[in-house]
Amino acid sequence: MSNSSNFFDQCYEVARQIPFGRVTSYGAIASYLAVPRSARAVGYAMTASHGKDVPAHRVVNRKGLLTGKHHFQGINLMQQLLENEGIQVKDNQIQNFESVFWDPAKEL
DNA sequence: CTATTGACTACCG
DNA sequence: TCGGTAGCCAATA
Repeated sequence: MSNSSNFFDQCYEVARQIPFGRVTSYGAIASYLAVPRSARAVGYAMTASHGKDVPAHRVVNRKGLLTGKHHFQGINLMQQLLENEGIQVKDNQIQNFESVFWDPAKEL
């Protein structure tokens, strides 16, 4: 059953709508869900996104820093996935972050 | 119900 | 400019 009323599924749906080669922040997703204070909860949802079709590697913090890379299988897996989409990452920091940043509240 | 943890964000020195 | 602290929400024990 699709109990999409949960906070988790809400985050998953938004994350899935992130276009290829773009990234967003936890606060942006939370803001789109009308709960800008729940940025941490969004990250918590991403932790449980394993096994789902959620491109969690496209979700970073508001500074463009790969804070959640440790949760992936490899230490550099998240960075590799981003670079695979044409996103340049340097020292866990996304280059041209605002250029690849995708705001669901504006684009969606 | 209270306490602790965490892939966050904003403010302050 | 940079590092540390506080506030916030959701889940777990």
